[in-house]
Amino acid sequence: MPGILEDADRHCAKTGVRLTPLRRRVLELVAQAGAPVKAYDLLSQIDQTATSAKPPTVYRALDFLMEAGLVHRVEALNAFVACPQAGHGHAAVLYVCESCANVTEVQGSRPGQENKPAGFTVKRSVIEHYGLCADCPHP
Amino acid sequence: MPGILEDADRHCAKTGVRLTPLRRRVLELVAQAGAPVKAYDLLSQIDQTATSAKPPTVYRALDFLMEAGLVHRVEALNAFVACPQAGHGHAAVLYVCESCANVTEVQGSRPGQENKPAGFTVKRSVIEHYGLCADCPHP
DNA sequence: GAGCGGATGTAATAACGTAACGCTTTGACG
DNA sequence: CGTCAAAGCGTTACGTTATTACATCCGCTC
Repeated sequence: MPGILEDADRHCAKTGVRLTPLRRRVLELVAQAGAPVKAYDLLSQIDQTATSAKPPTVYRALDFLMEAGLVHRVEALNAFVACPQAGHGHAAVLYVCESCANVTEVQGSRPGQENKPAGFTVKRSVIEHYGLCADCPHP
Repeated sequence: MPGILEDADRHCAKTGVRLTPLRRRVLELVAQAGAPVKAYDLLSQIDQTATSAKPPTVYRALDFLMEAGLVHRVEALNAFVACPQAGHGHAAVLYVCESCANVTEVQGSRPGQENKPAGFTVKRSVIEHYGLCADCPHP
């Protein structure tokens, strides 16, 4: 995952939001992981450098990064992944391998409007597929 | 929501699993709610009848009901809804109104296979759309 | 009745997330 | 430069969500 931080720097400069050192550090940790990371895991990793980070520290950073479109929350895992393309539209579709934990993100093609109930206005979608990726043994 | 419990009885008889009084009671509470319910809300409702239910009681019942295809978990809400059609395929797509909390379930048309990464085998999908239903005021 | 497996009770604790408050930093403006 | 407001962050405390581990009970078969 090369250049995620640089992309983020550029993206934030363009949109006028502040990628502070703390936020950048959290993004770095999420990107390094290359798999879904738990908030409290980030917390303990930050702890090693700073004196003592508390939950709000990391949750605030994650909120910012989600807002900025730099990370996604994996709802069914209570975890977070770095978004490979900073600030695309918010229509991410995630493919999560249950064996190796790798996550592939594809951009949703106007997802889920097929059988939509009449009059429903979609503001946000959670689309996560769980299974086995090509590199993991299929039973 | 008529007949959910009867449907569940029939479905369990057919598939040979045991819908015990406790499990039936939990299903009843979820169905009555007609909206996503939290596990601990169920817990306190059970408490009023039984002496004292503990978290594992309700989580075990919910696990069973999900396994049986009688309830769905709403991942982004940490909540549960009754499934209107007992034990269809597990391809539910949920439309959740953020104003009135009403949930509409539609059966997924082989969801999410469009841009699927090569070689990925989907075992389970989480598809939840959040927004406003037809009956709620659109801003 | 002995033994077995599934279901449930119970206690304790882990994991996840937020509210509220106050201090510090930042950046705009006169 | 001084001041002010807003944003960022530290900290305490707490609330919510979920699981582990072990004990007990119940229905069944032998």
